[in-house]
Amino acid sequence: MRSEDIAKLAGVSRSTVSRVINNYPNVPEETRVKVLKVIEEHHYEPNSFARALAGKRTDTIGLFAISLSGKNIGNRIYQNNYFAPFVEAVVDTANAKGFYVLIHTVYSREDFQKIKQAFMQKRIDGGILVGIQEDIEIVRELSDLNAPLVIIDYDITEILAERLDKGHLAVINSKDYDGTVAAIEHLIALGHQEIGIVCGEQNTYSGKERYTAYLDTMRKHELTVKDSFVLNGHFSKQRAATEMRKLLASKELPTAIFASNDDMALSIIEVLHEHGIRVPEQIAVIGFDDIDLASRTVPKLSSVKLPLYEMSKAAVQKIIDMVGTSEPSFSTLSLPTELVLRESSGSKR
Amino acid sequence: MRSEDIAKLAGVSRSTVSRVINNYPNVPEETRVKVLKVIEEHHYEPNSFARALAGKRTDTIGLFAISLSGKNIGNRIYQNNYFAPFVEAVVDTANAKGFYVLIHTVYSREDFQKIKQAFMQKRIDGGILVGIQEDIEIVRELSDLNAPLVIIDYDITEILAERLDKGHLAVINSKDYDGTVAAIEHLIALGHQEIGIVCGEQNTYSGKERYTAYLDTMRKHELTVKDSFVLNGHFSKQRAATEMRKLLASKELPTAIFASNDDMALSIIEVLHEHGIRVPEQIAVIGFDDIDLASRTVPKLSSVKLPLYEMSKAAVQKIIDMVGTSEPSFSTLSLPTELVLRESSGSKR
DNA sequence: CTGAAAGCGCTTACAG
DNA sequence: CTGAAAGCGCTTACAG
Repeated sequence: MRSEDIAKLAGVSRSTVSRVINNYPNVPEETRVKVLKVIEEHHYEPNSFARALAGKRTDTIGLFAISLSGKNIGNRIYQNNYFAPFVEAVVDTANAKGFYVLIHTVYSREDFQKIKQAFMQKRIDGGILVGIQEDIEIVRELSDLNAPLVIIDYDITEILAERLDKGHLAVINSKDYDGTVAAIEHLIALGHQEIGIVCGEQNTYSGKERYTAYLDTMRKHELTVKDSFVLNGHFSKQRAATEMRKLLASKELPTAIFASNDDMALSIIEVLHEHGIRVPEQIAVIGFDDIDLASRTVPKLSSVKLPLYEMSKAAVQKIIDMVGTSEPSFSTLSLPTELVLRESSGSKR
Repeated sequence: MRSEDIAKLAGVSRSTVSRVINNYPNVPEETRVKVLKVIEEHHYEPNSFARALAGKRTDTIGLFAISLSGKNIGNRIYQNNYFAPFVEAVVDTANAKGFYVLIHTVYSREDFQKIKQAFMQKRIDGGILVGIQEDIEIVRELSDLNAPLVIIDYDITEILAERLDKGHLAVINSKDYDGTVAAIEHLIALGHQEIGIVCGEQNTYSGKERYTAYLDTMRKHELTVKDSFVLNGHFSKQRAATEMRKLLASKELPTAIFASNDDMALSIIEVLHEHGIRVPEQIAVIGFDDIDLASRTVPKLSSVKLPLYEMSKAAVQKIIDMVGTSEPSFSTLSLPTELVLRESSGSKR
């Protein structure tokens, strides 16, 4: 069934059918009703490719989940407690607004070609990038495509420095700095002085921010940061566990540890338990992200809540806004985090 | 950049460019190389919509995650430990084979229109349905579209009875019956006689199979099934917890419980612990699905492993096979499960 | 208000 | 082996 068939049945031309479908104002109510009736009766759906080819939107948003460090086989992306809720929220929001979501995973630098392809083949109206590491080359390439692009978790200063702010670009972050400060200051308020950190990927905006905030806060309160208390966990459970075991082998231990994500926090708590060290009595722990699991572990994990849902929602909205206008624009949004206290951080000592 | 531009630069016609792109045999090596060179140089990507419109495939697979019972707001689908790995595996497999994945979530019966639309608008070459409840009407509607369709977890006898087996349809299941039998018989071998079950959604193939297998196995071993030991958990943590609390309020308790999924198993273990009942010493528990979390809880959960990855892989492969041929076909695949013993099931009593 | 026609960027019989 | 042309199913200036 094509628009031509509908036209014949309704006794009008294809032009008019098209006008009705696209809600053109200059169609008399009577004609509109007549045409709509035929469309309904025959369950007609305009061919999306023909529409797109004729210049209409595709009503599809690309969602690109990037996981360059995850080389392991099998459940790679979604085993990560960060991506899954993201994907869900984006799909939900986009669906609710009448958009489809085209998903593609990026495991290697070559895979970025797939993103470019999706744009160049005009498959999508715009794209959302999540999980990207600092790599201004790629951002430049993608933004040069001049299609609506939203990047989650990226350093804006870098984009400004490179003058990439004149395409259809938006960056959406969370206030990880503030969240980390809140976590560290809470530990300090509880009386902790020897506070360690398990860092995330340092070529990641959130990884850097969380580390910097830790450093700044310690300095502000005139607490010394022991080198041995700074563990490189790379946002990975395994690496965090390994580092923690190394630390345990040495003499000195901190009295509190801030982990740059919950996966690592949970992982080091496990290691601590293996060694008979009680959390929070002997070592207090605070994580970051506030994943689902955080409230169901023993002890329940204190964590800084990432506004994942709000971020995804904002990302979709941004794409849609940008699709709607041809004006180039660069915008930025930074959503607040929140310290959620449970058991692992303990109380006043 | 269009094929016409490439043609000019290469000194050939659009026809030839197209032949090169589509790997037609009747192009001399020399011409092929010449054209490919120009394509490379200019990073030319054929417009996917024009190709599709001219009759080519879209190279896109639809993935529809159905969650009719999940009325709760927020993280609905991916909070469920069943969908997330599925989505990942499908995206991974499809991507690896050069296909994009178009995702859409279905929360209501009306949302099924979106699936039909995706097909009718020719957005996808074929679709995969996961999470569907028994609803032959919808299966009929979808299979009437006559596009490649793979359904995960569905009762084949129903499809055969309705003669829906002549379209481009495939059903992929796991051997839940066998898996459940193995779990129950293991408990029996450990000496349990009073075995309860927490059922899943009964309008779901896997929900029914797991329940039936439990019943059959108990009967086979001449063990009585107490009505009060059959809890309706509907695959939901909350409902399972509520039912478990009710059971605890009564006098009699089983010595072992089989839960139709891990979420419910974990949930009832929590409730048991709240009431000071030790698992597995006082009540042994076995779950189903073998989710990621199963190996990280206290006690570690024994569970029947669902071959999620293999199932998704098979689903994608089926779609691709069906896209490749115009012959109608109906096929079925049932992949084996595996009983994974950890701590919660206990040992010989 | 509305239709005929051109155009979107491909593919593929058809003819040579 | 290869090009000119028709066709895929829409949209949208253009003309009336």
